[in-house]
Amino acid sequence: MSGLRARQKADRQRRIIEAAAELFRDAGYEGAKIEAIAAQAEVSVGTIYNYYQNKGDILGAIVSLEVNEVLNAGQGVVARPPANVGDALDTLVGIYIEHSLHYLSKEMWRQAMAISTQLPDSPFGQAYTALDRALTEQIRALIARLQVLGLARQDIDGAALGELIFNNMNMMFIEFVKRDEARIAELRAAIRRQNRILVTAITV
Amino acid sequence: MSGLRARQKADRQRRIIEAAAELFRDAGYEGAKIEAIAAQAEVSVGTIYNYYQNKGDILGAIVSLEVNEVLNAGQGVVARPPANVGDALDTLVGIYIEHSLHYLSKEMWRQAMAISTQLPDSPFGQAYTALDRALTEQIRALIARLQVLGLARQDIDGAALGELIFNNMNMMFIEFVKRDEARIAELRAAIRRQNRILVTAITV
DNA sequence: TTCTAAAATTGAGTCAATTCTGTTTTTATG
DNA sequence: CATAAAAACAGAATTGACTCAATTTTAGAA
Repeated sequence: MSGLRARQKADRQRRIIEAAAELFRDAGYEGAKIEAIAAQAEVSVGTIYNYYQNKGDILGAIVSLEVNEVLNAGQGVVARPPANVGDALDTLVGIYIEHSLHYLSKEMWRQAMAISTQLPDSPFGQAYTALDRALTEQIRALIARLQVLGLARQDIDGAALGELIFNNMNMMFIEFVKRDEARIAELRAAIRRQNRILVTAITV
Repeated sequence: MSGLRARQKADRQRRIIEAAAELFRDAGYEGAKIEAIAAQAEVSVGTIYNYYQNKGDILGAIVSLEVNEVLNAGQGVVARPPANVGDALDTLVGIYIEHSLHYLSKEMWRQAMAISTQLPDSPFGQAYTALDRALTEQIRALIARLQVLGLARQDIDGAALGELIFNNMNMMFIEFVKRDEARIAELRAAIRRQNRILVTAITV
């Protein structure tokens, strides 16, 4: 089936993303001009806007790739969690945070987050919200798993707890990317300290 | 001392803020063109940029007014908190949330939040971070007060707890302003449910 | 009052994202 | 293998935030 048109389309899309990823990293989000991305991808400006509604959506496509990888990595922890609540949470949080700067610079994260609040109804805005929800759900799944394993109390409101942990972590991550000098180790330590309150409350 | 120059300056600044507030509300942030704000304030475009570094800083000035009012209102709760942890938290959170849409529309909040992550080092970016910290500190102060009153356990990490509560509330508020159809009552109920986990853990 | 330096204002000009319109390429049909 | 409709492309034109050099206004000294 896959006719010429479809192949060319996929190829152009890939070239745009690759060009954008490279330029975003090298020149920063603002510094990466659409004309430059178009030139590097060997398409015209108009074509880029045929594929993406706006500059933010291009970044959005890159962010989605990253977060989906993170979600994937998280699956492993949920399947075989460490044998106590504290370590289990710390391990999952660790995976999220350590992965986060793999492909994306802090500046790219800042832009992505900004766009997702600025334009919540754009394709990327909606995708970003969905990703947040998926992460929340994964934390909730970990808690449910710990309950099944008899490591966490049964009478805990798992949904509310998952939201609480994700929201706190996410907000800490936002503050983290806002300060270029902030270090991953400190971020993790701060979140561990905050989660300790919860761990005490829910450990059997 | 207040000479002619200082008075004119204050007057122009006030006119710019008033014009911007009106146009932001009526036309939305994007819809409010700098030229229009300038015309309405009876100054030139260049003058606006003499007072504010960029469009976001104008919105920032308006947001700061609002948040400072909220902080002020919060003081009362900290001084005389309801007689149990759950109600105390709920009351403080309630004040923050109920006030929030007094002067600012959801769209204005979205823009303000976006700008504060996008440009964390701009005057407004820094001011916004400071406001967040002040709110966190106020929650922490409430917890300390409850501890003094013998309503909350002494062995709780107050700083970490304050951050946890604020971060969760703030994230919930962000999601709230991202969805135009979201209702205040539901937001408060969701936060109450999340906080319940903590309330159980820290009530004496 | 008059003059000068500093401070502030002005608005035309610049730059880059996004839109728009005409052209080219691909596909499907006879 | 023509050919017309549909899809995609190109790049010039538009738009709006922000800059900057020239001009105006104010404060204070002589």
